[in-house]
Amino acid sequence: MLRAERLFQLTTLLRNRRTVLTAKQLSDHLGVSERTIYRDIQSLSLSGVPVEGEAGVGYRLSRHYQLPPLMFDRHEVEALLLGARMVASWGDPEMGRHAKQSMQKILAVLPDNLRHHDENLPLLVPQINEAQHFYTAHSQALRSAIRERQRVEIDYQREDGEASTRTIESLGLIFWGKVWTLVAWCQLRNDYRTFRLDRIQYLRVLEDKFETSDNKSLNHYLKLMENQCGQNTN
Amino acid sequence: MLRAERLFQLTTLLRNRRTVLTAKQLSDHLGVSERTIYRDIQSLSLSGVPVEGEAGVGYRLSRHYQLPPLMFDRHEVEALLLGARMVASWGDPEMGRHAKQSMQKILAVLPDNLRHHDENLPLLVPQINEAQHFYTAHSQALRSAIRERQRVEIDYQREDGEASTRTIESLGLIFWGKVWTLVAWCQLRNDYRTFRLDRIQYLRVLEDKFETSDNKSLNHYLKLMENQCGQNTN
DNA sequence: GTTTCTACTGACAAAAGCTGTCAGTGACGG
DNA sequence: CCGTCACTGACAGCTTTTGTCAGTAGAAAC
Repeated sequence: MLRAERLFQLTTLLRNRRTVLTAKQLSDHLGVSERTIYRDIQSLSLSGVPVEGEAGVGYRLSRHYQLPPLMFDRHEVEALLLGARMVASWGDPEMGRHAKQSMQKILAVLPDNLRHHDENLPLLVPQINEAQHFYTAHSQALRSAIRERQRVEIDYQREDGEASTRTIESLGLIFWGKVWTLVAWCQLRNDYRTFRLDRIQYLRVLEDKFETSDNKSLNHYLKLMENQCGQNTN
Repeated sequence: MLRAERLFQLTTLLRNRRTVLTAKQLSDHLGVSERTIYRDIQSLSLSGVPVEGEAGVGYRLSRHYQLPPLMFDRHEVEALLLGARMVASWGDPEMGRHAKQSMQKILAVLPDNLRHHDENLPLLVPQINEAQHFYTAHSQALRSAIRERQRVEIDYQREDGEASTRTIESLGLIFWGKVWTLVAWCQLRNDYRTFRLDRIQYLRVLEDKFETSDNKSLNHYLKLMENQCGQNTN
């Protein structure tokens, strides 16, 4: 049921965004032509779904539109399970616990024919604890510091052995497959710097708070990186 | 959207009933053949709608369908989002699409204060497509072969350059952070063998099916590995 | 035991629907 | 005026869906 699935995806996409989405964005996202998006929008409207659109602006869906209850097909359940296993193995332990908890909640409401996919999923992510705690060193403290916007003091040792102590403003964490890096504003250099978590020798969260701005934020850093490399980081 | 409308009507009809409805009753009500009703019921079931049915009795919708939306807290939403990003970046493209779709569904039913976490989550997983398609080579075909229990013919090149052609029985895929390996029963060696996906030069799924047994299955392989290493693979 | 009935599945040809491409329209801005 | 953009209509080709019919399995009746 390809088209019906897509219509449902359209409603969730349009409902999830604060800002509008253009037909071009929707067609890119869903892998169909813009003409098909126009048809889909019309179909939804004819079916009573309150899609709002303005020429030259884009579409959105009223936040008050009630979606049907949550359903996942087999593919989606497998993807969610694989994601939870990846987080459990390659995220920090707290993150892993939350991933497992959320999966238990999802499994609990699945119909019987999907419920036992966890036990039988042939997509494994081994937990080799020593290796993985090495790569997620300090992750939990840093996630909290990012959220609370607290400055952090670190002792860092570069690959070549050179050590430094810095006070930084943590903005985000990036997973590169095994290795995590921290994106931060470094007061020592007065610029963005990235630090591999496994090379942070010591870390202390300070009481001191920081502010972000248009020119000092994770999004700003990502725009700079995209301009340099043209790569997609989400 | 005749069929999509009808599927929606089916869920509505089945949900509002205390008693079951037969395929004949449903076909009369919706003006289609019974064969079409059987197909619709199967489609709904495959999409994760919990339709229950008994031979000679009829259909109804599981009480699960009427449960309140799942409730996730902020930590769980973040863990799910990180998992989806990891799958999108380090799983194969199809798996990534399913991860994103399932996340949109979850986000759509969240309260407003949690819905926009996707846009703001400071935990990133870059998509560097060339690298990641390298590591997930043949993943989609292999997932299908595992599920359908179809033998596969591969040309494999080891790290030292030695090449071989084998017919194998694919049992599972393992993610080691960047690298994926295939666990298979190798007919050439009459034993389990693992193969890095990025070293499979060529792969063809055969029509030929295989059986698993207590002594030839992913679970058996994992028990052997645990006895050797004592590590936790889930 | 056999026969009949019912619910369901697979296969097939025909019908219906869907898709992307392309031309055209209207609104807007320069 | 021209160019751009969002959208609509038309069309050929492709994909999906449909109803019919034969077959299967299980249960009930004889």
